[in-house]
Amino acid sequence: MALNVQKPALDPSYLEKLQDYYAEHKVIPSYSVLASLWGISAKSWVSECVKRFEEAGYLDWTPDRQLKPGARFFERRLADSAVQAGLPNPAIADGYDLITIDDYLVKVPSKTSLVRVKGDSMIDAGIHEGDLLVVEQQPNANVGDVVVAIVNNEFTVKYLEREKGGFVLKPANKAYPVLRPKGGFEIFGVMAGLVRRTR
Amino acid sequence: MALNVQKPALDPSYLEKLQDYYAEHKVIPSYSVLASLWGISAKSWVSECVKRFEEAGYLDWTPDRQLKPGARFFERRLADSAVQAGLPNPAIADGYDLITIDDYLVKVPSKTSLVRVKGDSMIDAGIHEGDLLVVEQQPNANVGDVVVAIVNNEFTVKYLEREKGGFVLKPANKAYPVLRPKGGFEIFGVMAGLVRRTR
DNA sequence: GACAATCCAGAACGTTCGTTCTGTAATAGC
DNA sequence: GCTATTACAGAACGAACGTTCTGGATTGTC
Repeated sequence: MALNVQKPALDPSYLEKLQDYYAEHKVIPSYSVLASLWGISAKSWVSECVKRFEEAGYLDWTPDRQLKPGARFFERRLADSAVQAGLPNPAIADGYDLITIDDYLVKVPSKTSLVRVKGDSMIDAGIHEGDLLVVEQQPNANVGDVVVAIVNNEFTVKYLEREKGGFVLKPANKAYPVLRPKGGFEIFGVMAGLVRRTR
Repeated sequence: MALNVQKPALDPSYLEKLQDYYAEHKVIPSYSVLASLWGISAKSWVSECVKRFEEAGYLDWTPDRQLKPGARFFERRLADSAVQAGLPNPAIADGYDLITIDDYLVKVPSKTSLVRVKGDSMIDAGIHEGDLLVVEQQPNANVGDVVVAIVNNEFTVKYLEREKGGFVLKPANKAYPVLRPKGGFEIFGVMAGLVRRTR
């Protein structure tokens, strides 16, 4: 009898099928559904497989003992620019990181909005027309922040800068003027990130 | 007896609490856990609330009758630049859209990698150092695509361009030369999007 | 002040859950 | 050829599940 039993790895397709199911339904199914998903007809074996995935970090439990995705469940390969040999097959590298892009960008879901960028007034800040700006809603900001302000009942994305004791909105494009709205302006939120889709 | 009974809306904090729970555990809890989450002590009332959320599109069921997030569960306010009056309180606007940022960017999870951008050779394309490039892995690409190529066992992000019957890698920054690696190069994948975090 | 609707508590009930135990076919090692 | 190990199948079991029903407290309407 060995003391430290190393459980063998499982059919990797099991994990992929689970991830596909999760991608579709956003939920971990019950053991009986897992059984049919994996082509198994014994819940006892499902239980065993779940234990192995749990040990591998792909599954986990809530405090109420409900099965949930583990830390590695959402991992996407994060490839670094400086990768060594063996790179053509990146599956070897274990440079895993990151969970969901959502989690990466959104800290407080209830205060986070997405704003579609119009125009190229912030092009020098790498903010292009059509980009989705991740905005944390808050009524104030620091000088130098990229803010989403409300001017003439429209959203506008600019740098917040100080000028003669007041605040102005400065574009990142020499072709545009600095905005000094009479009557001031309201800050909708601060840029927390951006998302661009190119396909 | 009315024919079309319009169920009254629920305490919105119920939905927020559920979303918070889901953000932490990535799973919809059972009715008894929901009860304690909402400060309710009757599963019957939880059942009623779930039905209302279901009718409102915030919850749904899997084919196996398991509770799962509905279409509107993940919605984030997508604010358009050209918004009309009443904007200071964007909760009024029903300009809902979009589900997860992940879903927005990632079409084929198993073929999608994230590459951290190094250097500023693509700055004129709005691709900055530190950005996360969403890459769909594939061995070929079209001219004009932003590709992630493997040169000297390192990732490099460039435009794919044609030149004298061959392919070259062109930066988006006049300070950098066009790359014509002897022995050619390998394409790791094509840019599908990018993610930048600024906080 | 009567009535209906809403919000919630509590209990009953049949179903489904995940665990555990026993058993078996296939493969591998010596 | 014997023995271990692995990969499943099948059944049994108590606990937990979600549904449904009854009922009470509160609020608003006329």
